[in-house]
Amino acid sequence: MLVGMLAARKNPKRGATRLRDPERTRERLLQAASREIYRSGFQSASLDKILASAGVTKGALYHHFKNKEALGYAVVEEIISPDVRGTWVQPLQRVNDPINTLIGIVQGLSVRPKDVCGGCQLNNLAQEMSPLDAGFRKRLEIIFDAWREATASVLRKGQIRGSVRRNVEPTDAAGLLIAMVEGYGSLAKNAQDPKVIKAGIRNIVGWLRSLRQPGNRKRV
Amino acid sequence: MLVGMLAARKNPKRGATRLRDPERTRERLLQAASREIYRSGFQSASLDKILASAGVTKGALYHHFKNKEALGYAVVEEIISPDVRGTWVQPLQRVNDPINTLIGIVQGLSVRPKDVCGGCQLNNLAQEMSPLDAGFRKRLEIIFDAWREATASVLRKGQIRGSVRRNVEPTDAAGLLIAMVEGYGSLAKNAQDPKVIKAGIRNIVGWLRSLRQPGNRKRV
DNA sequence: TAACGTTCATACCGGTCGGTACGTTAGGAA
DNA sequence: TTCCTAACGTACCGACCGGTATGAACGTTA
Repeated sequence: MLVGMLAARKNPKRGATRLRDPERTRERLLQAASREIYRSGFQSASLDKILASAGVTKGALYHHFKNKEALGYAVVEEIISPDVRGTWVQPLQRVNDPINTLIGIVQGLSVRPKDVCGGCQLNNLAQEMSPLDAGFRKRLEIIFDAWREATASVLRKGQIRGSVRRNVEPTDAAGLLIAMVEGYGSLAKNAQDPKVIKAGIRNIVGWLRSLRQPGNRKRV
Repeated sequence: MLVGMLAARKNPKRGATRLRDPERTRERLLQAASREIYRSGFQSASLDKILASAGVTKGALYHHFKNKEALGYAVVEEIISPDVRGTWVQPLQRVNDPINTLIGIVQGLSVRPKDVCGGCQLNNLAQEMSPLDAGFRKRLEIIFDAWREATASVLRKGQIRGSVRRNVEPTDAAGLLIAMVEGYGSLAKNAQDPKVIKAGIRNIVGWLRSLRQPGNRKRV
């Protein structure tokens, strides 16, 4: 019984009251803030709207976060960063063919109107806040660096294994790939049209194929 | 004497009073708005700061522009649009070698820290406002379209004249070029470092060279 | 010079902003 | 049960927002 009580204390998610679940409250605030920032940008994101969306009040917000800035930083570190890692970094770990993997990731980018028209969370925040707030800039730079380094690393491996052309500079190529992805994302966001990002994906894939070492076995 | 009076009426810039120069007032408002929007974005741009920067008051602003939105539209049409045309469209009119001309434009992009860290006016506004305001989106799309069409057109001419590879799709290549430029601009803005855009220029130039028809005379 | 429309300046408005002060209650510890 | 702190909810603040009403002064016309 004592064990059961302890378990209930440590993990009160299931059953009984939904009241006083600080982790859940914090998570709801983060998710609501992420949505509102995605829609309106950080500066124009209204705390009142975030609170209404999260279903809590200011007391809860300022209990979990020092201020609006800290809430934004938390969104970067706990929402955006894992998202980029899950999309770009982790799929590049222990792969056989770097080019094919990169092509697969690019082809797997969302072309849903909602995602295309809203743009890339990472790029959105970077464009808005990097010139204005060093705290945002540093946190976002860490994400960009991880993205680029993961890409460059896998290209280097491909060069060693002979599937990637030797005259490709991995860091440059990784940066160019990211620039293409973000650039087409920007164009598609402005056009508010998934066709733009679809054409971009085709062109990026074509460029990725040009990195492949001629004569190497191709699967795609 | 009557002629002199008329001239003084038509063009009162020189001499006498600086008061009551509505064109100048409007232009000062546009320039100040452009600067403030460039720094803070449109939504966060403060009319009071714009007025202080322009050295006029709200009466002048709301005499020349219906509201903040109209001021923003005017910035797009009268500041940003001519800037893009001057940088990208006009240099592409009646050129001999499209690739060399494009390389020249790309290499001529500003690498001054101020410009790099602030980003591209066109892209800044597009990223912020296109999903939120159709009026901004349409006006910005016109600029993007003119940019892409001017680039695609010059590539087509190059294909006819034999200096550009035939298997290049001009519209796709133009879109890819713009995506690269804006993408690297975004990365450099986030990094707040001109080195990023310098590396980007090198990579873009390398890609532009790959569009050249092999065997054609190269001047750069 | 008298009249008049353009071109502003001034004062002020309601609304929203991020942030704070403070009260209240849930829930584990003793 | 008693007590205490974490976890909120409520009420409110000054600052600033975009926008408006009003009037004055300039410059032109008659």
